[in-house]
Amino acid sequence: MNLRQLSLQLGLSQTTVSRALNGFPEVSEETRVRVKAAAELHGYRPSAAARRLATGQSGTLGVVFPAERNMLGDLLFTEFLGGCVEMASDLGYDVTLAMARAGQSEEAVYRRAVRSARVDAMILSSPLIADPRLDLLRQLGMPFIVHGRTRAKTPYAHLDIDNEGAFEAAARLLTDLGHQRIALLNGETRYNFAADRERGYRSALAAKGLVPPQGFVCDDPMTEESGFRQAARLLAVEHRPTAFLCSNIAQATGAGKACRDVGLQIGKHIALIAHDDRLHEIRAETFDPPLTATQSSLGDAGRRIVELCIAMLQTPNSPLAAEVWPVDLVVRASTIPVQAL
Amino acid sequence: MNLRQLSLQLGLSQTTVSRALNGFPEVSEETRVRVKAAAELHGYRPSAAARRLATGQSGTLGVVFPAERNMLGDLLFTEFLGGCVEMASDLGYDVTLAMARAGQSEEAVYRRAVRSARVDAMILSSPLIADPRLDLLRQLGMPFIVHGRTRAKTPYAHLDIDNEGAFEAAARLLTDLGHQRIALLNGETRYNFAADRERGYRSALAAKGLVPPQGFVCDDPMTEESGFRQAARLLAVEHRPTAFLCSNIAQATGAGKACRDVGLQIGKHIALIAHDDRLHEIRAETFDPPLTATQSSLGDAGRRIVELCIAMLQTPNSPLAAEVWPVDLVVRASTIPVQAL
DNA sequence: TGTTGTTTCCAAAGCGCTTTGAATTTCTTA
DNA sequence: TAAGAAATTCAAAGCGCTTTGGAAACAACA
Repeated sequence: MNLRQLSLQLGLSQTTVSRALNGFPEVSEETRVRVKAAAELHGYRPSAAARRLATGQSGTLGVVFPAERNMLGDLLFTEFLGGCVEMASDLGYDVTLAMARAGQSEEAVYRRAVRSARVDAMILSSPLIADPRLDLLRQLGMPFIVHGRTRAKTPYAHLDIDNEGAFEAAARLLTDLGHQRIALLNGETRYNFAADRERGYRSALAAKGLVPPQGFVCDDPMTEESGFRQAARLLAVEHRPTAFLCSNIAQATGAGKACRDVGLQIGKHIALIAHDDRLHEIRAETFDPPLTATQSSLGDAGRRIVELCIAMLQTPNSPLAAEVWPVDLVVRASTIPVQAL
Repeated sequence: MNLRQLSLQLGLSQTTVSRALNGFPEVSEETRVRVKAAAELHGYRPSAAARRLATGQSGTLGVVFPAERNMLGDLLFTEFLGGCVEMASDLGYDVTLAMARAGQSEEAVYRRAVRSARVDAMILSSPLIADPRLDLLRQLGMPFIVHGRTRAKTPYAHLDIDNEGAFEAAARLLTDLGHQRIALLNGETRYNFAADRERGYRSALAAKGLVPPQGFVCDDPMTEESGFRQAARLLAVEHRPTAFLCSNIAQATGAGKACRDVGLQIGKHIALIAHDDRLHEIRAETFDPPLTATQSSLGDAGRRIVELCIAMLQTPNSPLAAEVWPVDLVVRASTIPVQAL
């Protein structure tokens, strides 16, 4: 059943039927009701292909698989992607995935996605401090929204969490508890979020006149292995840290193991705070001991970014979205005053 | 630059240009070369929307996010999905994701995907022994291919690995090493692959006149936690297993911990075999000790299933794909003869 | 009554491609 | 050389929707 058949059936023109269904004002309420009922009755579904051709909009959002794959990265991506897909489907949009093949430049992926004009907009995640993808997409004329921020001066649509504030709050909690030797196990600082976190951490320390000792700030892939390795290294130095600040829960797990290996119990002999992305199955509160954490849901971010993205597509001259979420700091058993150590 | 402009430019009809570009035989080699050169020169890209409307094909494959989410499940899905996306993009297809919202029936997701006619075919994964989705899609007239098999009698396109053969071989390796008390830590047996694996395991045991002792066959979600719990339980019974057969590496990790907790070293005091899906970052060979494993790459499966799916779409009356991959059994240090325990 | 303004509806023109059926040109073959 | 076959090319008709530019119907006003 297509529009023509439906309009014949109703004795109306395609125009009227189309408008009735799409909520245009120039159709009487009476006919709108009649049309909707008939559409429902006959199970009419507009053809996506035809609509796309007519409107020039594909009703599709593009997301690119991150080029570097690792376990936690995959989990984070899946969580975010799940949120995107959920909201997109609620709003009648599709999400298609693109992927950089090993050896192929990521740029090629974006170019191809744009040229075949199969997506209306793209969603970028994990931006670098200076991310070439923004300029590329701008130059190609493809609308986009970034999950995270960059240091670029040109404005761009984005949704981010307040990484700097979060890590400042977390570090301040530790300094307020009397900690002076706080190590930061960070992600790679070419990613903007990691740079922001380091800034927050340093500023909290500076507020107490502290400076991180040599080697207390590490940037590394955010894996359990890295958390273990860096923590083990730091625990072996002469004046070891009394607290760790970890960029995510996998890293915290690794750091926890390193502590246990040298006989230190978290929340008793050493303090630990991690950032918690609220993944489905790895949660700060089910750790032993429950972890004090800065937390923000990646799934929620995915949902919201799609919402913002679609709003941007539908209202062309609206100002670019620029949302930064505050991050909760939830205090649990893994943080203790330095005197109690 | 669209087809009309290009054909005007060339002084040819749209028909000829279209055919030249799409490799139809009824165009001379000379003009084909000329057309292709011009298309290249002007950076002509056919509009996906127009082609979709004209052909009725969307050039898009649908994949559904599994309803139940867990860490390993997400990793497995991502690995498979990555393979799908990679091959699809090589073959000029898109992959769109659909997702069951919490509380919403999975059936609704499939119905919606079909009705809006935005995908040419769907890829199903993790089928149940009796999976209602097959009948649903058949009834809705949506082509599909299954990653895995069901017990359904009606034929359907599928790609699967030989789970039964793999677990039979793995169990036989153990019985050949003299093991008699072999526990199977299986996935949930409502999934067909888990049922197949149990069958293989039982048949290898039966070949030696063995029957699994009470409680030696567990079916459970394939998580590390479950592996730990089940293994701990079994290690506490009077005649404990001398070997574990695990459905995947997460479970094996859990089982390994349980063994260590009671002072048993894998490959020395107890044997262990796991199935290895060749995930990016969790590999059997990097375990301590390296794990004997049945192995088959999920990413390869994703790539191949897309290939089969597209072939099916492009050659309408071809017989349904029915590919079953043999599974390698790679012997490493985690298996030892029972006498050596 | 005629004029103007509102509502409500419609015919028709795309959107950019594929594909049918026919026309034209070129090649064979008697 | 003419007739038939084969190789090329083309005009035009969709695919199913949106949207423009009226037209028709109706109400409100002078």
